[in-house]
Amino acid sequence: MVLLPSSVMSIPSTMSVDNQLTASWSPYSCPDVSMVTPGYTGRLWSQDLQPQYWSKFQVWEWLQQTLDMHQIDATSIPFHNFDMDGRQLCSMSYQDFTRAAGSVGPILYQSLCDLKWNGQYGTTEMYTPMDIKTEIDDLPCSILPFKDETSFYSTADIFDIKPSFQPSSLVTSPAPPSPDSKQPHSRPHPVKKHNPRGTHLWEFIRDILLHPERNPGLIKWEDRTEGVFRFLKSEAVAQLWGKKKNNSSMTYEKLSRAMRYYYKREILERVDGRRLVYKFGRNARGWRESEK
DNA sequence: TTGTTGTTTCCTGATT
DNA sequence: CAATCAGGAAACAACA
Repeated sequence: MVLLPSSVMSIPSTMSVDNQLTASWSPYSCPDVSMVTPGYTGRLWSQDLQPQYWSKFQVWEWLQQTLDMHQIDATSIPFHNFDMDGRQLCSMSYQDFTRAAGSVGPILYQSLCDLKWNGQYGTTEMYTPMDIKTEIDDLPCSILPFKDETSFYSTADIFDIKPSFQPSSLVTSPAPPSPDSKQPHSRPHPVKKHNPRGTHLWEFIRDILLHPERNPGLIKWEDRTEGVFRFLKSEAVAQLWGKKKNNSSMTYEKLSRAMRYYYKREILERVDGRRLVYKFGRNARGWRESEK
């Protein structure tokens, strides 16, 4: 069991991870949060805005985040069925959701209900307020690098919102299968999840790459389109990962072992000859600039 | 309760 | 020489 009573959560003032981290790269302590994605608040939308008032963009954000939290492939649902603002979204019935997103519909419906009534996610897979709090409390300022680790990235980075997006007539359309139609029509595919604490290592890495402004200088793209990236501060990344997992003894050595296990699963591809360089594989989702 | 998954930890040896 | 890379093996915690 991870030994993390509250004392450990808010890392004691010894030589903590924070100290090491802040010592290793200064921008960490106070990046310019306001510069995050224009038109984006820089904060988690679900916290400060009722779904009813979401813009289309925020609806998309919610959609992506919810799918991600449930480990559902983004291609599983026709996004164009959700080309609407929050008001329209909230007017959808359970059946509407099912029509629009098939077997994923109920999940989305439930998620939205939670948001409507609680103002935030209430399902067990979501992070708890406790999680957020500790992250916040630990940090030098409120940059919340991993507030919602599962998918706290601007969706614009993940699926590029193209204007080619059909001005849809809401959810009445029969929800055609996604282009690569990997989703069986009739059978509600079981929602796979096993995502303790919200994020896997590769997602954590991915999110650092997608949001360099939050954790500058840790990892950088070598080839953005190919998904090749390089660790700039390997130990700092390891410390950050360890911090997220409440494991102060995490090292790059150990982190890299976990990374190597990804080769077999094709979440990463081997890049030989180059130290600290990895490449996303076919089973890694969400890193492309234009993810379908 | 048991099996699986995704690491974490440790280790030996090779490579840069 | 130190830092990485490669994997095998075993331990572990969270889940299903």
